[in-house]
Amino acid sequence: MKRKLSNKLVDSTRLNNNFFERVFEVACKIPEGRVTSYGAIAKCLGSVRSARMVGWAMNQSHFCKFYVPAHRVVNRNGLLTGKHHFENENQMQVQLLSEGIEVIDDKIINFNKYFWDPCKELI
DNA sequence: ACCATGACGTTTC
DNA sequence: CGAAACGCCATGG
Repeated sequence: MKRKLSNKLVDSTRLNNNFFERVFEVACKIPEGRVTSYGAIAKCLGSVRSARMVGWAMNQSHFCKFYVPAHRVVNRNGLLTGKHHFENENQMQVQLLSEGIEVIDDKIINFNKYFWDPCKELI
């Protein structure tokens, strides 16, 4: 993400900074072996309809100072739609598998069982 | 400044 | 019940 904000973007900055940082913050709190969805995070942050931005935030999460477990965030169907954005396509699946999550055909089996709702469980 | 494009999700048809 | 439309909003051309 462009931390350096041009004068014009001040408007979107307000939301941008807060939103992105909070997304990272929440994502970091996802327990090992659990997963959540973009929409759930967006909902948790108050902007229910900004799931897309959560995805965008994840896209930029590689530039974040601290580590963000982006592989634990999938779409609402438990599909690993973001795997192409990792260095290695298999990395996402491999990491999930190593945490005990079953993944077949880029899809998480028993998604509900592993689902972690930020709102409910984050307090 | 306008248009297209997303790691999405809900609603409508 | 599947497909399409639409809302969202940062970014790049």
